Formats: sequence, C-alpha cells, structure tokens
Amino acid sequence: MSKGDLTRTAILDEASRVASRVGLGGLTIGTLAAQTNLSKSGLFGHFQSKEALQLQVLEHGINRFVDVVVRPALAAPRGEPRMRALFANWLKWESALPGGCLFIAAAVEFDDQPGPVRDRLVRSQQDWLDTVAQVFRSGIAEGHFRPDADPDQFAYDLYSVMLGYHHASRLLNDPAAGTRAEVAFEMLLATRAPAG
Amino acid sequence: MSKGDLTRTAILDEASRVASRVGLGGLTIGTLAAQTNLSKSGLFGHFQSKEALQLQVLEHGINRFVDVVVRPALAAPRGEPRMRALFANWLKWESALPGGCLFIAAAVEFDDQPGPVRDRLVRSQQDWLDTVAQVFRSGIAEGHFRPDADPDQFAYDLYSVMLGYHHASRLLNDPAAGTRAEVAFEMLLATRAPAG
DNA sequence: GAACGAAACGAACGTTCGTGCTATTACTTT
DNA sequence: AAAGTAATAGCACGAACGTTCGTTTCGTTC
Repeated sequence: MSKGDLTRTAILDEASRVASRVGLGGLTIGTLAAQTNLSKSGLFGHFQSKEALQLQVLEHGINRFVDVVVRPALAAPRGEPRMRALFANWLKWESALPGGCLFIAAAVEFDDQPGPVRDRLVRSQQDWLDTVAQVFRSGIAEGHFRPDADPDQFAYDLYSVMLGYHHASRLLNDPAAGTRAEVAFEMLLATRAPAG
Repeated sequence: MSKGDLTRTAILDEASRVASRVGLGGLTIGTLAAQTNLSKSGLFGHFQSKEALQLQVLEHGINRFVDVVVRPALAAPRGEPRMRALFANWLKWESALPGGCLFIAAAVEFDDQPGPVRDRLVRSQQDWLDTVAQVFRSGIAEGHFRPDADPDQFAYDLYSVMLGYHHASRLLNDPAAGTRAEVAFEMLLATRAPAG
C-alpha cells in the first residue's frame, strides 16, 4: 500500500466520522484538510471534486458496513440466529461513528437531491433491505418464521426500527432507546413466529 | 395584519417548502430571497439572523402541524379512533410539503448540532411523543388496548413507522411505502389489542 | 395632502466555499 | 545514489455565504 493510498484511507476515515455528524453535504474540503493536517489543495489532490470525495466516503462506508455488520452475521446459523446477529451488529455499527449511522444522515440529506451520490446511496440501501429479506426467507425455510409472512415487509419494519433507534438516541438522547429498540425488534420476531 | 406580517408569513411558507427538501441548514438567505421576489437585505430585515429565521420556520411548522395533524384528530372519539386519525393526518402532513415532514429533515441535521434550534426541535418532538402516549392511555381506559401495554413504547414504535415511511417513500421511491406503513401500523395496534 | 415609520432596495463588507495553477518536497524504483 | 513519479504546499480565482449600511419607496395615520 503506497503512501498515497494510506493518507487517502486516513482522509476517508476522518471524513466518515465528520459526515456521520454533519452529513455528506456538510463535509467541507477546508475543515477536513485541517483535521487531517493537510493543506486544502493537498487533500483535494486525492480527489478531483467534492462529489468524488462524497462518493468515495460512501463507498468506504459501505465496505466497512459489510465488514462490521453483514459478513460477521454470516457466521451465525441461518434464519433467526442470523437475523439477531444482523440486528446486534447494526447496533454496534450505529455506535461506531460519533454521529451514528452514516447512511441515515446521508439518506435524509439526499432524498431530494438527484445525482450519483443519491443513486449510489439508494442502491446500497436496497442491497441492505434485500439482505434482510433474504435472511428472513431462509428463516422461513428453517421453520423459524411463519411461511405466510412477507419478507419485504419484515425488512421494511426492521429498517423502521433502526431509524427509530437512531432518532431516539441521537436527537432525543433517550436513555431508554436501546431497550426500546430491543423490545420493538422482539415484537417484530414475535409477530412472525410460526403458529404453535 | 400589516404588510410586514403578510410578507413575513409568505416567506415562512416558502421557507418551509424549501427546508423540507434541503433542511433548515440548507436554507440560504439569497435563494430564499430570489424565490420570494425580494432582495437579500429586504428579506433579512424581517429576521435579524439566519438562526432567527430557522427558529421562526420551525415555529411556523409546529403551528401548522398542530392545525393539520393534532387538532383535527381531537374531533375523533378517544382511544383507537383518535389514534387512527392521528396517523392518517400525519400521512397527509408528510405529503403536504414537497420534501416531506419538515421535522424529520431537521432532526437528522441537528442531532449533533447544539443550539436553540435543536432545543426547540427536541421539545416539539417530545410533545408529539407525549401526545401519542396520552392518546394511547385513554385508549387503555376505553378498553381498546391492553392495560399492560407501555404507552411510551407505543409512541416510540409509531415514530419508527413514520420514519420508515418517510425514508421508503422519499429516498427509495418505494411505491409500496404507503401500504407498508399501513400494515406496520395495523400490526402495532394488533399487538396491543386487548386479550379476547 | 403632509408627515412619519415601516419595508424594501442596492452595494459592499469579510469569510468560506470548491477548484485551479505552479513549485517543491517526499517517496519509489532502478 | 540518481531519476522519475507521486504527494503536498502555497497562492489565487470567482462565487456564494451571512451580515451591515445608507438610501429610497411604500403604507399608514393625522
């Protein structure tokens, strides 16, 4: 790994932390350069535009998300255990960055702002929803969930729980947010429990 | 109503629409002045700072939220009917502005940005959660919901459903978002149904 | 209709934004 | 160790930001 790639990665790490707090649009070349002990032009040289920087921050985050949330969950047994691992890992992910999940901040910011950043973000979110739905389907096959339950609805519901946790903990500073999210998650599973 | 109040209200109306798309921080005096056919200084004269503008946009939105969502719901019978009215009205509210619910956009933007804007926003969100919890409590009294259900947990869950709908419809452009939200809402009620 | 205050304007302020240049330093490779 | 390339700094640019100023136009009131 060359020196350039090294500092570029360091820049993206710091940029991820900043963007989790102020969003991808809130990123500025100047402040980011100051926080990485680089000149504006020195940092700018690694990217050719601000949009390219935003895209690379996004890509960097997606890679880290897969490493932290998705891949480790694949070690858990198919179906419900894997779903629980996914959710538990996501909670860790949410706490890993100072401003919480980077994608949530970006989602609200870019939902009315067309362009490649939004496109990439949408695709990553759909990938996540597909992953959840797929794990749910294998849970049906394993007999952990009702066969008539809708996997896409479950993915939608889980996404809502994640958003609710982010808001309750970040904006409202609700100390009960963690348990609230756990309760909501258990309720999500309970409503899909196979008929006993 | 004087001329000044009239244009000030017009400014706040337009600012609400803009802020629903780009957030309160994304508001700029210059573009807002252009969209209201005013000069920058002419518009600025109505407010003494950008922060004051943001606060007044927020207050303006809160008043409209009460008019559109909360007050009409009080016409519905206590308990479950009123809860359904609250949710239905909120869906209208979400569609009323071009960028969806103004508070959601602001929430993500200011969750790591201390100051009076954030403080006011937090207070309004807690008021909303309290309203939902209170309606739920009267629903328990009416025998619509299980007595052992947690009203605050319900408010948290409903908030999550709202957030999920906002994201699915705004960012992902999911045409099924509406029905997904309805299904989630019905599930919320079903899990609180009194033991039959 | 005269007089007064409110409302809007145009111009400019200092700052920061993203983005180009041109050197110069630091790595890498032979 | 020399040569060549990659990385960083320094400087400057045009534009947009929030803000202030002095001036002019408009509404309102006597």
